[in-house]
Formats: sequence, structure tokens, C-alpha cells
Amino acid sequence: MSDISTNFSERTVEYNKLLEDFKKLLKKNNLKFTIQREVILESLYNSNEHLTPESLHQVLQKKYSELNIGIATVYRTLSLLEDSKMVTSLSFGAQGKKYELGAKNHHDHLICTRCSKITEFVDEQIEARQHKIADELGFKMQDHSMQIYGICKECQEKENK
Amino acid sequence: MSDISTNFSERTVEYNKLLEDFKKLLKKNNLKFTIQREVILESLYNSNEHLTPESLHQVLQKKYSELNIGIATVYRTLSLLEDSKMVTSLSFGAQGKKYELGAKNHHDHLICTRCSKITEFVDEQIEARQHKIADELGFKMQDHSMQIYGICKECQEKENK
DNA sequence: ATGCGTGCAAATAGTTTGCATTCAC
DNA sequence: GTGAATGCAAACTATTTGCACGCAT
Repeated sequence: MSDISTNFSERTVEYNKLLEDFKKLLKKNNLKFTIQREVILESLYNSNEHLTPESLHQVLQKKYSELNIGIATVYRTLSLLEDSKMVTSLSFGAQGKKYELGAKNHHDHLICTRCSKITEFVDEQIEARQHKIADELGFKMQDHSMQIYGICKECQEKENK
Repeated sequence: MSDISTNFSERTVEYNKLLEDFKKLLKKNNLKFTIQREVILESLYNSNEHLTPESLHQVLQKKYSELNIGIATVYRTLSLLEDSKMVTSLSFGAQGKKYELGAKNHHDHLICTRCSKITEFVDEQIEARQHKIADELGFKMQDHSMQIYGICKECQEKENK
């Protein structure tokens, strides 16, 4: 298969590393490196937003229309990536799951209940406490997620008009 | 309507307060206090587990079979309770949403990725940091949720056999 | 008496699966 | 060449909605 990613203007050292990790992962499990899997990884990497399977599919339809990627492949690949910890899913509110690349450094989320905008943050103190709590309760911690819900600055301002 | 809750052996001062809050809430919004709404609140209150709409419906079918409560009513009531912040939902993994009564004091969750068991905990330090973070980022905080995923003690022991 | 709430069934949304074909290895 | 991956459509599951009737106010 031709490696189409050589054409990506967005290609970076970081992305290359990610791609290599993905290829290694696939090889290790006797899975195949397909162009669909590659463009899904790439689209997740180049998205600033948290994507739903649906919205990711739309992005792919537009950006790689010639591939005509099916929604089932999107679901299958997201599950694969999630199982292998390369992406993380976030579910909240009425809406379904949203996915993001886990390779970017860890962070938690502030979610606006008005406009659904997601703001990321990291707090070392919280990270540390989480580990401590899991230890104390005899849990072997694998992952965690934290969301703070509220009204963002912009929406607060809008409301005051 | 007759207030069937007078027959609940589980009835407590705490539950009474909750029920009053619920009635007040309904009145304020010109909504009606029905027996379905009451037994849903009661079943949430008397459950030690986090319930899915499905499992709550089963509980109701068994405990109040004569009412023959429809699943749609369960969904509608849970949404109502969630909107008014009386219950909180938790979604994770492949499974759907689980609900719990928010009136019980606040806590976060440790979720076992093997057996799905949920353990609750509270940590004042984390609570405090969350408020601080929201403030710093201009968010008007309404709520938050935090989950730590891992393998619980029991499942770790099982694995070592 | 009024109109909200209910159960039911149908509709919708989100996700998964079976299958024939294609493609990476 | 072989078996895994894909697209498609059908199947499923979870959730929502329309409607006629019942009940709380």
C-alpha cells in the first residue's frame, strides 16, 4: 500500500512517532495497516475538537471522499484505538461519546453546559491525588477522567445582555 | 392521589426531605406529582447501586408490578430529575448511562474495568482544586464528575490465580 | 374542567454484525 | 495465496416521540 501520509502538509515529527506506534501495534497483533486506519489516525491527530464517530466520519467523507470510508470502519477503528489506549473517549450529557487522541499529553475537561465547548486543563495536584486514592483503595489504576461542568465566560457574557 | 410512600418500611427523615423537595420542584414548574414519579424517586433512593434506565425499570416492574410502569416514563422521569439536578448520570465504557441520586452527599467514582463495580470516594483536596480551576478559567462551575478506572482488589486477586 | 402524565407502539439514533469482495501481507 | 479489513445493508440496542386515554390539580 502506498503511504499517503507523505503528502500531508500537517505531518510532524510527533505525528510520525504516533504513526510508527500505530504500525507497531498493528504488527504485534497481526493486524493490517490500511489506508482507512491511517487517515482515521491522521484526522484525529489534526482535529482540534473532540470528535464523535459521526463527525469523524463526515470529516473523512469530505477530506478523503475518494476512499468512501464506511461508518462501520470508523467505529471499528475507534474501538481498536481505544482498546489499545491510543485514543480516549469522553461521554457526557445527552450526546454520545466523543473521542480524542490520547497521545497528546494528559488533561482533564471543562465542559460548557450551554454551548458544549470543551476546554482542556491539567492540574498536577489532582493527578497526584488520584493516584494516591487509587492506591489507598487497593485499585490498580489504569486511567481516569474528570469533567467540570459549568458555563463558560462567553456564555455568561451573552446571558448578561 | 394516595401517598403510597406511607407504607415504605424504608421511609426515613432523609427520604421525606427528598420527597418534599421533589414535590416543591414539581409544583414550581406546574408539573404533577404522580405515583410513577414517586416510586421512581423511592427506588433510586433505596438502591445501593447505580441504575440504568433499563435496570430501574426492572426493579419497578418487580416491586410495583401493579402499576405497570412503562420504560418511557422511566426515561422521562430520569431526564426530569437530571435536569433539576436531583439525580446525576454517569456514563462509561461500552455500557449506557447509570443514574444515582444526587441528594446523597457528593462523591466521585472508582470503576473496575473488569467487573464494572463502582466504588465511591470523596476527597476534599480534589473538590477544592476543582473550584479553583473553574474560577481561574472564568467558568461558572455547576457540577463535576470524576472517574478513576482500574482493576479492583478482588479482580486483581482473581487474576493472580 | 383542564391539561399534564401515562402506557403503548412506532419512530429515531447510535452502534454492531454478517457477508461477499478487496487488499495487505 | 491467505486471512484480515472493508463497505454495505440488515440487525440490534438505547432512547425519544405521537397519540388516545386517565388522572392530578
